[in-house]
Amino acid sequence: MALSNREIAQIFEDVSDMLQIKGEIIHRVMAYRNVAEAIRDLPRDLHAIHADGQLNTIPFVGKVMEEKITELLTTGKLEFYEKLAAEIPPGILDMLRITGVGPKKAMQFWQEAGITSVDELEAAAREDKLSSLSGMGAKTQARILEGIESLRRRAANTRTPLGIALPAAQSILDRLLALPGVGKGSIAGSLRRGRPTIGDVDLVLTTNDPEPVMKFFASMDEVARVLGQGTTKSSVELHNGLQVDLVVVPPERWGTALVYFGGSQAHNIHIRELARQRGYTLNEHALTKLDGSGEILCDTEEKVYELLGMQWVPPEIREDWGEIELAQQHRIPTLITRDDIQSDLHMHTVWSDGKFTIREMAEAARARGHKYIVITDHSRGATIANGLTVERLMAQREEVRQVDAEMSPDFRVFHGTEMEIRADGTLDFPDEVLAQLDFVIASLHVGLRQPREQVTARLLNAIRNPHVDLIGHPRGQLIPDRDPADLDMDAVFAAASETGIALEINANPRRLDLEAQYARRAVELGIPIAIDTDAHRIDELDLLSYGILTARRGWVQPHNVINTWSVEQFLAWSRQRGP
DNA sequence: GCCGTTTTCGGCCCGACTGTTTTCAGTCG
Repeated sequence: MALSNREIAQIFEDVSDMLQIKGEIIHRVMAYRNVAEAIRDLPRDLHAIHADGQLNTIPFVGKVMEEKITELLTTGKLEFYEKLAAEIPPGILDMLRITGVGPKKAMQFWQEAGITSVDELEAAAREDKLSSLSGMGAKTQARILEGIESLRRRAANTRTPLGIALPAAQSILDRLLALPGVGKGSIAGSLRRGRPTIGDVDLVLTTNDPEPVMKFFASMDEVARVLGQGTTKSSVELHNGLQVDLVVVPPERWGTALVYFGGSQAHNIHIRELARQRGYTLNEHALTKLDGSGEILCDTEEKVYELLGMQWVPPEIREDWGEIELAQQHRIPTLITRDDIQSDLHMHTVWSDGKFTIREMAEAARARGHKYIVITDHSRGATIANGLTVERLMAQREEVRQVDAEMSPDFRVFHGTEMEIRADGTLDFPDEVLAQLDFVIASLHVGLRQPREQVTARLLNAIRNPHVDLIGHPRGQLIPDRDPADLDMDAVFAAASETGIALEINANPRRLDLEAQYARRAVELGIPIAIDTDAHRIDELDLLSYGILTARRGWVQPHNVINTWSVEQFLAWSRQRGP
């Protein structure tokens, strides 16, 4: 079976790690890591690119990398990788995933203590064998144990991030929908509900002739193995490890099937109780009368809910978090949609670590239907991201004003910043600088592992600065690699509520921060929400849909969201926020 | 190892934080 892009990317990633452990110069290490990243981001299959003779158009792919990719594509193997793998025990690479353990420590554990796996490392730490190694002490040993525990939590969680699963699922669904005889189709399950991570992909289709559909499904290129294949349900595992379940029903049973496989389990259990109270049993096939007088078929979800005496419930809020009671009263709130959005208030340009100019980002945002944007490059403290000094910030303002003048009045470009909340709690720009900006985001990027009191105090300090309009990705999580900061969210919400500052739903699927449950809490407290992409490239402006999904899961309505406001409303709000 | 270009080789985001080592190495972002 041909290797997938993801598998090939992983091989380059592993080569990079192994070279680094061996002490190879960092730039050669980075060359392999860059290629791995580039391959992961590819919108096309490597085999197709190779067939077109276009491998060398991929970023960071030169002569050597082209040869190695070709070797993998044609033979399924890479000799260079095999040689390294024979030299370095695989458990050494696993150790790199422990926070606080890098290539040097991993090598040291191996060479000086004979440790070749995370398990052995954990045992050694528990037996106090690490603290005596040169350059280490009790604190390092304790830190490593903590890191291992965190790693285990993450490893136990084998769920797939939304941002990976959704495009993969959509691609499969599109191909299934193109088959003859197929009517409707939808992503179902936790993916349809927009959960930040998902266990597996559920797809539901209608057709009266399932057999060719199931055959096609099981023989798709990305299928690694078929876990089961029947006439109504099939299940496969893809090369990237993702499990995909397909359910096929006749068109007249579409509504019940979609509700059933849409979940959540808690929601389904609750509405099945309601069905019982009304004299039915509810399953994926139909509502069946308990008195044995037959089935009622539902070809739409609306019909299912109607028969249960309820309003249709948007899938994103089917969690049994109170939506069923509201639906019975026909009082489900009108959730925000993509069409409500007027603007994107958080994006980066070549001035810091973005890839496109102010003008290019502005035009791309306009092409996506936005009416205004704010340019919010990093501040000076984010040195790694080429953060702006005060001088560069002032110079940037000239360019923003220029582009704004050229594009207004139908489209407006405003000048802002994504300012570092420094590790010591101070802000990266003084108030007199902030006062000159149209919009100020403050974000935590460093010191995310500080104790709760300390990291919370830093965030509160930013919230209480009247020049700050928005807290960017408040909790600082990275899905699935990094847990959120240990923030006292009650204190954060209280301060936000008091000051009128806005909190962000960062739409990047790696962040989705605030997550739904926090967004809902913010909305309940009357705290304004901003849904932003934090785009560093033009195509990332399209990540907005993930933010919308997350907001809907958080019961966010259009009026809660700054980005739905007109330019005039937005400006009025941000001006009255200043001191 | 790639890239850009001074077309042949130097530069490649580099400062903060931590812990331990008293002057810095390792890790992280």
